[in-house]
Formats: sequence, structure tokens, C-alpha cells
Amino acid sequence: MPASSSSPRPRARGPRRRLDLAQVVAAAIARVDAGGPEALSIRGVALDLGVMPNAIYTYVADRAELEREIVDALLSRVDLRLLDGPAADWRARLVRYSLALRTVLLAHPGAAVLFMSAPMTGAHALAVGEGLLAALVDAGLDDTAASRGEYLVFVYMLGSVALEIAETDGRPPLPPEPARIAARRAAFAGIDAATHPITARTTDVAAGWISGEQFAWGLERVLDGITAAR
Amino acid sequence: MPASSSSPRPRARGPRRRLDLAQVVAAAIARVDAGGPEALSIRGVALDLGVMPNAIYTYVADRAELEREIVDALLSRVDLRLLDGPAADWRARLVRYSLALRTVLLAHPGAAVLFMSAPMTGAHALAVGEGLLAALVDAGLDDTAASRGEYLVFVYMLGSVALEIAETDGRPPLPPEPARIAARRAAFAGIDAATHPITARTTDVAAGWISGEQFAWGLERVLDGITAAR
DNA sequence: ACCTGAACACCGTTCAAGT
DNA sequence: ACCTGAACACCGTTCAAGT
Repeated sequence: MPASSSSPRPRARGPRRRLDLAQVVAAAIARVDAGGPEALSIRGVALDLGVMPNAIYTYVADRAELEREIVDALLSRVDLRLLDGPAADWRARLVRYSLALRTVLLAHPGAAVLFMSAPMTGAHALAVGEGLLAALVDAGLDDTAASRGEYLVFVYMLGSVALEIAETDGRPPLPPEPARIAARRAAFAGIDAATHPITARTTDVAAGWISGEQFAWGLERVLDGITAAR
Repeated sequence: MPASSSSPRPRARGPRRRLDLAQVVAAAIARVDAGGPEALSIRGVALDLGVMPNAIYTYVADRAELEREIVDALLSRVDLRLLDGPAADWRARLVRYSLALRTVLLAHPGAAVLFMSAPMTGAHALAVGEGLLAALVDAGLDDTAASRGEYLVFVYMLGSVALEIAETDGRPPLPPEPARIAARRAAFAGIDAATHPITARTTDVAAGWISGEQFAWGLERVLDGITAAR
């Protein structure tokens, strides 16, 4: 085992040779966490790893592939076993997995945008898809409805979180939910009730669109809709 | 009226002074249409308008504001009156507006990603929101359910189109839908039935996730879910 | 008010060369 | 196989200056 230095270890700088893909992806996620979405760059990752920019191309073909690897890595951080369980619990399984995915994405808001660019590739996306399908089959859907429903759930989860994060600066930790809701309520203050009457009288609800409560509510409605015609 | 030159007019180059915001936004959309999402740049727009890069900052504060203007401009191209109509037709109104929005976004795929970055600002977004709310109130929902439902429909429309476009190169015209479905079916060919049994037997459905038919199906399920508990 | 000129601090990517 | 050195063709943005 390595001698554990008691000195405050320097932060992953220094010329450490022999990288691997996992280190590159981890450095990229750390970079986005520190500097927000626009901090992601091949050159920046190389700098953090103490390596010349083009060394990164040993591990990814281009920036787009790095982004796909980030998506797959974050997806792997959500416990797939949350989708397991008795058939009768299909709904609870889908809900708890969705909430866990949302939590992981909110913890890495700068990377969440990437999920709207190429989410369906990657080994982990395939595994998540199979898990969603299994839950929907357990709900009593036929194969066609389960597959269509799977995509609808995907669209809901990813779209919802992306829009929620779009209103932030993408740098964790995000302000607590009550603060973000309060900021939205303030922004809605100037709505003209003459031209937008319904919007004007529902600003309190709209302020909470980015809440976990709305996320759960929307998911339940989606699941209602998918299973209504069973 | 201006003398109409019969010569094949040169393409918007040349030193035309006195720009305005509309020209800048139009040039930006044209640029994304021609070169895909990564072709969008302040410098590129300036080049197309025959102006120095920093001249653009007379009309937008930064790149992010240009992107918001693009979103608002595209939103304005979808006829809001599609949301008007008899209360009993609330469902048809929502469906035809959604389909029209999808059509506009698919015609400008490189710009569609921007809708996931800051869609709820802008004057046109507000007007669309009021229209969605009116349709949902006509559906018999109370104010709270209508507002929550409005956001769910927004998430669905924008998330759906964004994921669909994520699989393309973002340059119009996109390949026709049957070709895109066939390409997806081919990509699904290698699925391992042992590890992903349900996925493997539903690849034909999954190939069609990006179809207009799935889009309409998903919207109907969302509307079912929203109105189920009325 | 609106534009130019010039600069600063960045990008992604490629190629040849070293080990 | 994996990295460096050096270059190419780009970025967004700022500042001072001109009209």
C-alpha cells in the first residue's frame, strides 16, 4: 500500500503520466462543477491533468465524444437497482429512480445540458432503458406501449431537469429550492394582467415549476397518461 | 420603390451600415441553418453582415442574449392563433399548436438546442404560455392544475424535439423521417437479447421514437394524464 | 449612437516528432 | 502506445478611437 502523506496533497496537478479515460472524464466533470458549462474544454481538462492539450485525443476522438462520456459517467452514478422491486411497486420504482436521477443532475448542473445532446448512446443509457421498460411491463403495458412510454418518461425526466437548470448559472451548489422559487416569483411580478390574465393570477404556481414537487407531480401525470388506456 | 435589379443579387455581403437587431438575429438563424449549431458565433454573424465583430455588441449584450433572441424569433414564427378556438376543441388546439412548433424547430434544428437553455424568457414565450393556459382552463382544469399542466406541456414539446434533433447533425433539411427511423433501426441491430430482453424485442418501436407519430402519441398521453383527475 | 482597429485570453484539432 | 512541440484557423469580449 502507498505511504500516506500527511501533508495537504497538491490538487491533481503535476506531471502524472499514464492517464486513462476515467481520469479524463472525472477531470472534465470536476471542471464543469467548478466553472459551469462554458468551462468545459479539451484544453482546460488537459491543463488540470498536467498534460498538453492534444494528449486528451489519446482517449477521446473529439469534444463530442468527451461529452458523451460525461453523460454516461453521470448516468452510472444513479443506482439502477432503484428500478428493481415487486411488479406491484412499478410506480414507486419509476418515481424513486427519476428523483434520484434528478438529484444527480442537479448536483452537476453544468453537465446536465449535455443530456439533451446525445443521451441515448452509451452502455448505461441502454441499461436504464431496460429498467424503465421492465417497470412499465410490470405496470401491465404491452411491449409497444411500454417502449413508447419509456421514451416519454425519458423526455420528461431529461427535459424537466434541463429546463430547471437553464435558469441557473450551472455552478454547484445551486441556490436552495426556496430561494430559486422566490427569485422566480419576483421575476413574475411585472406580468400585465390585462394581456396575460391567467398567467398573472397563477404566478405563484409558475414560480414553483422548478420545484421537486412539480417534478413529482408531472411524472405522476405522465404515468397516469401512459397507463390510462391499459 | 427600389429599382429591382435583374442580376443575381450578391448574398447579403457588402458594407451595409445601420443594422438593427432583427437583421442580426436573422443572420444568426441563417448561419445556424447553413452550418449547424457550432457555426453560431458572434464573429461569424458579423462576417455575414459585412461588419467588424464588435459591431454586434451594439445590438446584444453578449452571446447568451443573441441566443435568447434567436429563441424568441423562432417562437414568433409559430402562429399563436392555432391555440384559439372553441372551448370544446381545447385538445385539438393544443395538438395543432404543438405540431406546428415541432415543424418550425425541425426546420431550424441547429437552433432548437437553444430552447433548452433559456426558453421561458422573452415576450413571445409569455404569449405562448398564456395560450396554453387558456386551452387548459377550457379543458376544465382549475388554475393550479392549468399552470402545472402548462409547464408539463412545455417540457414535453421542447424536450421531445431537442432529443429528436440531438441525433442529427443539426443542419437542415434533416433526412426524411423514414430514413431517420431506418438508421435508428439499424443502430439497434446489435442489442444483446440476453442482457436487454425487452429492449431487444421492441427495437422497431424504439426506432420510431423520433417520429411525428410518437410525438403526437406522447402529447395525447400527457394531456390524458393532466386531465385524468379533473 | 454606431462603427473600426487592435488587442487579450482563449478555443478544437492536426501534424510531425520523440520515447 | 502515448505524449510533446508547434502550428492553423478559429472563438468572445474589451478598450480606445473615430464619425
